[in-house]
Amino acid sequence: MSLAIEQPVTNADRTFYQLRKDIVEGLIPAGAKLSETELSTKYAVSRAVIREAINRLMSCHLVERRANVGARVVSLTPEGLVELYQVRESLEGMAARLAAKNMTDKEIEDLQGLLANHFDKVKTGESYYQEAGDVDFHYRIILGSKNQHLIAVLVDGLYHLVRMYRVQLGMAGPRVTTAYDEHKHIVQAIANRDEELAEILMRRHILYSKNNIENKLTSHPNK
Amino acid sequence: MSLAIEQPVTNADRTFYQLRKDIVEGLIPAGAKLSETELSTKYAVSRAVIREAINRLMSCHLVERRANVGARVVSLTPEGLVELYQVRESLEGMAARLAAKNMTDKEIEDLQGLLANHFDKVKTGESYYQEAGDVDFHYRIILGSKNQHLIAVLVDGLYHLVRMYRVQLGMAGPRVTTAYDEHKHIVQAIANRDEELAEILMRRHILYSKNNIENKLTSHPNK
DNA sequence: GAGGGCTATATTGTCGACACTTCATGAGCC
DNA sequence: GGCTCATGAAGTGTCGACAATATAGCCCTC
Repeated sequence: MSLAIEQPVTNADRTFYQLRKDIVEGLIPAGAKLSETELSTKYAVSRAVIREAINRLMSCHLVERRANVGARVVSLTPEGLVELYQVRESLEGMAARLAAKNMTDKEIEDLQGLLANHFDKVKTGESYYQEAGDVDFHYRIILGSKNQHLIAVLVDGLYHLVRMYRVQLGMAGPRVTTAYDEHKHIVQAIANRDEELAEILMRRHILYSKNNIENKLTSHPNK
Repeated sequence: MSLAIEQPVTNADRTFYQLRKDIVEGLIPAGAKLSETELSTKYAVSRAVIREAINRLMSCHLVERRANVGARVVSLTPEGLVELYQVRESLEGMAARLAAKNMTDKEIEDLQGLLANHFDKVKTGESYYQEAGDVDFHYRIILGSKNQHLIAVLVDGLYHLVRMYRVQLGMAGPRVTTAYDEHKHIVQAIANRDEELAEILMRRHILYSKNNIENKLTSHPNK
């Protein structure tokens, strides 16, 4: 899934990645309480390790903690998803702008290759696209911004939350072909080094996604 | 300084706030190593508390850590400051847009009062403005967005870094009166519920600040 | 029967000690 | 003389135990 291989070196790392995976994929349900003692037996590590992992999960906004009470997995709400997409619209718009300025010609070429690859898969009907391909596409543009703060906030901070929403609300659906066209135009703008247009198109792309998801949520209020 | 009173409840809280203050204000210099044992004696708490504090400082991007080696205070670079302002431009622009949509009439009124108050102080020559007043102004608009993710990223994450740069590079200087005018126009746009304009003006405002700071840094390469 | 206060228990916060990794110092060898 | 490898110390990672705090249940009062 992730291109930048996060290599766990310490036990706390491993536990953190495992816990994050379990939360994002819903194995530990949204809103569930995270008991330190319970988790320490389950994952066979000391409570100190669990505490460090939970602290890191708090940085990702995946869990919330109240002092002397404990930590809970965040609960997913339609409003929270909307807010998340508003932040994405803003940050990824800037990422696209900076990518148009800072990506190397080689990187842009690779990005175009990725897109062509996606196109083949979309045509042959494999719409696994949304989950892996879309993430990959956005991921590369974020890295292409070459802005360390931007990268940190999005990749370490918000993207796992986005994935959590996608997995748990089952957003692997449509918008594949239309999203493909939008991606294509964004890459074109970046290749033309048109910063302004790249930002506008990316913002619009995410705004469309948001609206699409909002419609699905309001028409199927199954939560 | 901060309006939302962060009330420390646990020892780790206190230590975290203290350490953050010492780092932001340069008492612990940029790039310095944070020895856990040393800090635990200095602040008279156990290493576990220090470790938790350091973990939280990592979330704010105020310190960096390498496994089995240790944590260091981040070092300030002109490039880092530029990147920070790019993120601010993007996020606070969105904050202004959302504030124009979501702030209550009462909150907007208060904001206008704050501005008038600032105007008096600027006129009488107290240009303590930049440090406290400017932070306060931006802070209210961020809160006015009513977007929890946005608020968390900016207030908990980036603002202390911005303050660190300002304090340590000595940015209490000019741009007072012009910044005041820009603030005034932003508030006007928010009061008119003009989301588009509020965002544009805020982005431009931060862009100007960035350019101003860049000029100062390049003309006085005193680092 | 309802409300308030107290006790008991479970969970978190904090601590000091031990295990492991890293880096520097210096001995030995080519 | 320079390089490699062992050795040691300093510092981080991890652990189990103790202290402090919140919650639940019970008793008492009204």
